[in-house]
Amino acid sequence: MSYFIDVILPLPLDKRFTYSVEKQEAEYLKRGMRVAVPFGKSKTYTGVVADIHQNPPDVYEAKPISQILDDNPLITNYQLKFWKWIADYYMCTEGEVLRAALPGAFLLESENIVQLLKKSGPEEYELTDEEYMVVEALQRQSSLKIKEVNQVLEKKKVLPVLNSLVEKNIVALNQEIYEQYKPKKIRFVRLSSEFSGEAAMHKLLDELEKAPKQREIILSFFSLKAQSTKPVKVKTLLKKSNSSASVLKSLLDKGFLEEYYLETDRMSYSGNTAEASLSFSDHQEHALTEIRSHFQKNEVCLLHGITSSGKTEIYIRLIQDVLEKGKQALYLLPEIALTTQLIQRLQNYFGEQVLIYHSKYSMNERVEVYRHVLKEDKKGRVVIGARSAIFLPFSRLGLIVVDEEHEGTFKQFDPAPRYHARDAAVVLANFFKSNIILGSATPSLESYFNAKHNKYALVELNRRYGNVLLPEIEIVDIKVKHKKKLMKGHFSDRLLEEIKAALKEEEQVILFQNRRGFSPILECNTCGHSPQCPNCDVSLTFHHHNNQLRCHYCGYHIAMQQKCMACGSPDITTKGFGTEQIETELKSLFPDHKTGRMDQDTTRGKYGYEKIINAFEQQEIDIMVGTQMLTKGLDFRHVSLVGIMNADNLLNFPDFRAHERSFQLMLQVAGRAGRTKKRGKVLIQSYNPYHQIIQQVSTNDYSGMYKDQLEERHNYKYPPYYRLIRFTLKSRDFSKTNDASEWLAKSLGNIFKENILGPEFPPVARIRNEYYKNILLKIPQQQSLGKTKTVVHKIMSSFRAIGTFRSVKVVINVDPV
DNA sequence: AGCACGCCGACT
DNA sequence: GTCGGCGTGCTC
Repeated sequence: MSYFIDVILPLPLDKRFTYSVEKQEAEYLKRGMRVAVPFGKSKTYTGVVADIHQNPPDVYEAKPISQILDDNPLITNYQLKFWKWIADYYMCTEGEVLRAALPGAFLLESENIVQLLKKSGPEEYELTDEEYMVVEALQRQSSLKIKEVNQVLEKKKVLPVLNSLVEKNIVALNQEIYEQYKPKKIRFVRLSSEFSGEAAMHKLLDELEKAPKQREIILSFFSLKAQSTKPVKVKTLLKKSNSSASVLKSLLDKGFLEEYYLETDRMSYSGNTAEASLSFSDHQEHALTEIRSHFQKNEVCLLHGITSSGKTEIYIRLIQDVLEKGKQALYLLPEIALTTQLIQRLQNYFGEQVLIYHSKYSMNERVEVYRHVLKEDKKGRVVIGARSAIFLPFSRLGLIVVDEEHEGTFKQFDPAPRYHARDAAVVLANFFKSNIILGSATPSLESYFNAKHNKYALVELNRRYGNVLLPEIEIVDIKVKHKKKLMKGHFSDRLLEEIKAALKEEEQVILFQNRRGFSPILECNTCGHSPQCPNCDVSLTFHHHNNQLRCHYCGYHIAMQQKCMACGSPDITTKGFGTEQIETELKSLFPDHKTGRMDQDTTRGKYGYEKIINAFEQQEIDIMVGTQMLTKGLDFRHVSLVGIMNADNLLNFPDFRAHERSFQLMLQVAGRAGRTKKRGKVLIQSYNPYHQIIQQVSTNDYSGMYKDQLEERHNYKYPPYYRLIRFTLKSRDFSKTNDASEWLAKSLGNIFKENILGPEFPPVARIRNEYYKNILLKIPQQQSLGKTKTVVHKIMSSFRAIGTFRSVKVVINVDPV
């Protein structure tokens, strides 16, 4: 009887692949273990065992696997089930999910290496010049990588040469597999066993009489030993004894001390756990009771709590609940890098049980978190993570918290799987029968709709903690201000007055400027020309700090022009405004105060955010200018004024969610003002002060916004009434993109009729020299999702069968945001 | 995706 | 005459 396994490979191929295994291997293997398998002519991939069976494939001969890589399953059955769900729902392959779900270090890489079979020189064979060169190189170096052969032969195509050498039985091609994860090791020292007794110890010290430095180290070692039973780190020992590594080395050489290594965690929390009790208001207590009772009934809970209403404390209590039951908790955040404050708070409560997981962490760090969660260690009972944390190998998940539930960044855009972590988390919670709470001050229409239609339970928290008043919101009509010449640059007289007042009270100011589409571009006053990116259909934006013109899409940049590139006129100006320009204006308006800027340019690097946030917290910065980043869960005590520089560019975004987003964004920014006793102030500058959304923001009218927007969504057939699938076609050939999208839209239209929109060019129709076109499929509520996707798959396979369309890439995005 | 195979243009 | 362009098809 022969044995087979079905393997998921980390490739965008819509199949599992069947390999043959030996009986013993079949008995040893379990679902979720990794195997290294040969794939194609010359590569080895890491795959995951999805099934073990005895059904030989009938149209091909299964290859044997190369290697088993795990002793125990690395992927749980829950995960395999979850991957399948993601792949089906978001219309991608299991392989793509696998890629996203496992830290890269688990996917070993193989590279073909060339080795000589016998120890013989090139002169012993009849060889071509190229073969001779390879064999000669192998004499010097026992093995060569393909890339190195490329260098030896100074050309790209080396496989024919190598194949002929393999045929002549001179060399062999082998794969070398690298385990990329390296545990971090720490160096410790201990006393050699011969010196363990009291007498031996004195003898040792006597022997070192003439080596005071070395003696010092030994004495320090004893004193460290006396303080605690923990092993002694080399680093601490050297610090304590104030000696150098060379002195220690002589002790090691003499055999008095021995060194040894222990593996350690890259992330260890060393702060102390403040078991401080949470102070809770009646409203919070009430909300908590409500949530718990919904949880009893296994309902998804939406917590609608205005800013500073104390949602975090509620989450902490809920996490405590599940920890007491010995279960795991997952806390999802839209962007982890921005939330050091929250992480600190959770660590203060749960200490080293808290682990953090997101893509900015190094591969090795992520491997460690993954392993802790898999082993159900105490560390990692509480995981704070960005969207990819839903893929961790939980086994006893008791609670998922999705904080800032409305954030679009929960949706992965590129590459596939294009999943929404909030929605996927609801499914995941359902697998585990675990509780899940979605929280936001400004819930997404979808979630609120679900709550209003009894799909989710709704808990409202509309009192700020300590009854701090909501900030006072004032709208400034900058059209009028312009007419009356009351604008200084982008600042109205009202905004300037308020900034002055706040600074006088030694309070801080936040100015919000949405960057998207409003970075300064160069424009010629004579002919109106503005420099364009050669690769994308966008204007280049001006960056002051390095005097460059840059493309936001492809990174193309040129030096700032002194004359118009079209007509040669030197009369050119910058139009539009970004954070950089606001900051420049601020500096001249308030030369005596420190200004800071927070955007993608200033927050590069792992600790970029933290540096700026800390500086602001320590009041080293008086006025902070920033983009969306400022809105994310930051709690600054001394901010009394928030200015929104221009509300209109948010509202005019060409997207059906633009209004909802603007509302959320403005309220979130407004929430940064006055988080302590004093009432904060928010100034919104707009050309369109009577815009419905701006009015609703000023009165904090979520339900008004919800009602209006819902009506629009209903009228124009958008979510939550309709589901969407967006097809994006792209290729380097303009007419091919057009033809292909016409064909696809027509085929889809044959089935889905008026529920197909497009094809249409997106706002930026060319990026990196690829032309883009979109088609939108709207799915009414009563239409079956499964059937719809089957039809889509069918149409896509006919599409791909058309030769001329093969160079057109199609990206399918389910529930685009 | 990656890679080989295969068929056409520009160079030693 | 070869190298290398990318269209096509396949991978257990």
